[in-house]
Amino acid sequence: MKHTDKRNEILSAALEIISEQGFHKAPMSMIANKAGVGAGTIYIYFENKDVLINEIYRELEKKVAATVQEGYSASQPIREKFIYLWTALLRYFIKNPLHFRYIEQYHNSPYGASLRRDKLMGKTEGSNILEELFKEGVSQQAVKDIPIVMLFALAFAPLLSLARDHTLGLIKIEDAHVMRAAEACWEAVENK
Amino acid sequence: MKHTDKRNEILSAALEIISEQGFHKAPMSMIANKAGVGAGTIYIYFENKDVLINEIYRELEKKVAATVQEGYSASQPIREKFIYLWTALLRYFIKNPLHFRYIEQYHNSPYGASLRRDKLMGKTEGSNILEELFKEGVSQQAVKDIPIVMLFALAFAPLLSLARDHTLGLIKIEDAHVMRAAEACWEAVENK
DNA sequence: CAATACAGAATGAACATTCATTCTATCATC
DNA sequence: GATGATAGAATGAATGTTCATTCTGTATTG
Repeated sequence: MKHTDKRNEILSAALEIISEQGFHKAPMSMIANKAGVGAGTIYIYFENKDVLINEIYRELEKKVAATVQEGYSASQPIREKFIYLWTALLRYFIKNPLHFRYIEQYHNSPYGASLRRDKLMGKTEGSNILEELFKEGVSQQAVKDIPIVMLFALAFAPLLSLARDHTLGLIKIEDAHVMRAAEACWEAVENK
Repeated sequence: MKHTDKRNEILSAALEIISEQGFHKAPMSMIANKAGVGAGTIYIYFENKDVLINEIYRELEKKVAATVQEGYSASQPIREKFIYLWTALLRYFIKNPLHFRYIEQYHNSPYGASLRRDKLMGKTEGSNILEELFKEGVSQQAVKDIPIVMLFALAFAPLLSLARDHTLGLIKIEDAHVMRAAEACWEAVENK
């Protein structure tokens, strides 16, 4: 087994256990066990548990951003761009419940205390796609002229809530629903 | 000091510490210390830490439900009822940041894992005001005909997000903002 | 034969919880 | 009213457990 393989084993074992059990109930010994390595070995690859946890988060963030921006075209009308990003993000979370649960846990823990959920995606090259989108919308008077945090709350908090309900099995989100929800969120931020 | 006084000291010490520090970093010894009692004393009033934590949550739930329903009139038009409840709830959270943070922590922890946030208020007499409201709205065709969980997500997830941003000091929510946000959420669920 | 990676036992810190003991208040007895 | 007995409340030191992290000896690799 290659150096990088073992590292990946550890990362994905930790991702899985933490997603399912939470940061508590994810002792290093259990992670080591699931990864098929000794407890001490983890410390060869990661300085400590915090570093491991943050590393997983960073990887997920990259993946989410990449997936969602794939196929995104900046030249479309605002509304279409919004619907595209919104549905792509929700679909990603539905397809990758472990990723979603990890991200949620992280945000609601001291680890991600400083991070805000609205910074979730689009951090590529220091710019935030979503923030740009809203700013553009406000300047075109297509979007309500209220503080950006409020726009994020109106548009994306429901998305996370739906993803949560879905991963918890409280609701089976169908494709038509994704679209209707995206449109409803657009209506919330839209300037009429 | 009376029996019930000491019990209340413990409850409010725990509420304060847990709200500010999280369930981790809230050792019983610290709670006892802040309450001005011995560590063992807590166990006279509460069987264990879990029971204490759940007890606090139940008390908060009662308080929130009572406050929000105060002044609520079932005979108004749907839209007005919605706006009334929505703004009352957000105002309560803004005015009681410790309560809000505790409730949030609880929901995002194994303690509240089974609970859903849509069950937050209105559990008085086994009926849920909000659920009734939406059902009524759907039957009048004033509200979109989509699953109730989706309506909750669209309407109340932004509320929680704003309350969070506010208690974290990321945004100073003014009265005009509360109203605009409430209206935006109504637009999201409204059937047009 | 270095030197590095590895496993898993050992360590120690942080806690929840317990329990032997002390305190306090009430009430009966003289 | 003083004295003593009793019950229940309160205490905090002691205990046991759960981990993150470190250590030590062994295997692997170059």
